Amino acid sequence: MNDILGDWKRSHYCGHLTAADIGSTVCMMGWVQRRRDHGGLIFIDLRDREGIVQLALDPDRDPDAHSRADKVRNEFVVAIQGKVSPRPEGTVNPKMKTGEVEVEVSELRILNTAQTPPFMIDEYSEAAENIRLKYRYLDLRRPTIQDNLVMRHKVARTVRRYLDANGFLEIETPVLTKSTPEGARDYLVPSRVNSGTFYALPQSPQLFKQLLMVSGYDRYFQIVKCFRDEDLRADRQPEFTQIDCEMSFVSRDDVMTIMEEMISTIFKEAIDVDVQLPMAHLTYAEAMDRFGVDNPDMRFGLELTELSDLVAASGFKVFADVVAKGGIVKAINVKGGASFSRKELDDLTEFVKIYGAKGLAWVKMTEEGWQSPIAKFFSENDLSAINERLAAELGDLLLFVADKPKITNEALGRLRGHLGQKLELAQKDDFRFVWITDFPLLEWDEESKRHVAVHHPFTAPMDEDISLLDSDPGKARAKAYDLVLNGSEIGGGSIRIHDQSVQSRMFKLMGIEQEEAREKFGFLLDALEYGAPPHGGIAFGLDRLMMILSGSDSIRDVIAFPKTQKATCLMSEAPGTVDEKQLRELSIRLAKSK
RNA sequence: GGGGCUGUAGUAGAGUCGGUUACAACGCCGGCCUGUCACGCCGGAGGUCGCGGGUUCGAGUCCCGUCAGCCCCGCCA
Repeated sequence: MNDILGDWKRSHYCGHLTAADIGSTVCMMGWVQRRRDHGGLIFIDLRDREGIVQLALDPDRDPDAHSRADKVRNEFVVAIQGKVSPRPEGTVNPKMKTGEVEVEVSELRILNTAQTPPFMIDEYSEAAENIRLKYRYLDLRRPTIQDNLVMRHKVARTVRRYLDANGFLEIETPVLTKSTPEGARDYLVPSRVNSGTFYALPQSPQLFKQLLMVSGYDRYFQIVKCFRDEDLRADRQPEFTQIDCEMSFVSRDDVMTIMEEMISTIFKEAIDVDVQLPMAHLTYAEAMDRFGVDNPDMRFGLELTELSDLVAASGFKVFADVVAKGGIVKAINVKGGASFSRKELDDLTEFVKIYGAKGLAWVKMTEEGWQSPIAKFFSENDLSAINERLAAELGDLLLFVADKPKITNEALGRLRGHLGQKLELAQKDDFRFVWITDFPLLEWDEESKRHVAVHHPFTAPMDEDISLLDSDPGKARAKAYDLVLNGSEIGGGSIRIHDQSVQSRMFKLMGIEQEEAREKFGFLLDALEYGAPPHGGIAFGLDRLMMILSGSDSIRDVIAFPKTQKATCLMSEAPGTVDEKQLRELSIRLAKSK
């Protein structure tokens, strides 16, 4: 039988006791981190959310409390009363925040017992993630995850304060909403009242926040769950949180300026880092040219250099043919990389193949010049021209990819990121922001043989490119912007289309028939005809932002109850089956499984 | 849909060329210990080697399949 809490009231958190509390009588509650039984004296480390403090139980002083402490085990929930004392000379523990003091316990109540947990609740034990996820409520007791969630709270608080101070209103939008074409696969919720129909969970509150602008709310924000039924990654969960914002009567620069200040405030308040403003800008075209990707990690160089013109007429047929067929040849110069082993080079080759490259050509800069399987195909003139453009020096490693532009850029761009990690060119506490702007508006999709929106279908074209919508839509650029931090896209947004006729043209360009557009987006098209102001906004991925702020490698470490890669919850065992009765009410019959 | 890594007491690991009763650590249980703090010392319990099949006189070990977790490609406006 457990002891009752009675009328005891907590006076202090464990982690808050300091030398200033010496002499005072305190009441504390928490979990037993550890018990050290010295035969006579018993020490208990008592833990709560704020930290750990040592309890001392002396059999001579308080025999009753001491005998109760004898029964205590790890993770028992106890309440104590006692006096804060300085630790005897020589027993101060400088490793603990509360290490100068201890509590001489006069009374101890065991509020609840606990089974031996499957893993130790401390920063040392390394349980496998499936065990941690199954017992997530225990894993969440560990300090590293607690720190992450506390920081997440502080970031959310900073966001609310900042946006409130800047005139944004927090307004909720529906979670049960309507499936729309384009974008990710929807999570669907069957409607009982309207048999045979389905709600969709929002991939983002995009349409609703635009409607709020039409309604004149001027500045909106929400910290909101979004749902996308796609496969997971280390930085991707099926339900994730966005900091979602929208503003009326603004330009791209207005949005970027106010948002980079918000990010800077977050970094200052969460981790005390000063972010230099204004942040760097790159056009999409420049990012692709120099880094091969639209989310470049700006913490290191290793930029891509195009060599197509130099190798087009060279004796190396592989390169020349690629250029002749409209492809490109690019290279990166890995300073000091000539020491790479054959195995390492083979691994790099395997790496670029993941992204569709057929191979990776390499050159080691040695005393004798080019050491490379492809050296023999190039004339002295070719070699020196390439060397000069790549600024190749003794000891460097040159890596080449030749393919269609898309593949060359992605393969080398990803290789660049990979090498940055491998060579430790990027530090976790170095934060390099860059806005990527001037994205293409549309992209040709081979599969469906039509244009699809690069950002989303409501993104406005750049004013000077509007005429391109008729002549060469693939060339039109969008008033879109992404914020990239250390190679991770942490936010993206755009100025939206507020003109119904432009919106209709966009749908048409994307092969969405008028009838379909009316059915799917009719309410938006209608709203645009009732005095829609120019507006635009942005959404930040809070989870990804938290990963970077906390230095976590996995998105699961910044989410209290995350899902596995197969989108299941090992703790609740969701998703699960439901009763036949529930299915009947929803007019749903399951297809026979194979 | 595809590629890769991992799976052995509660936990995280070792386990050789296929060979006796599957090791030691942490944790757990018991005992001792009045200044420890990831306490210490002594003793003890604890195993469906993920699961199924196959090869073999014999499988944790080799082969096939399968399940789960993780990383990646595709996918993610």
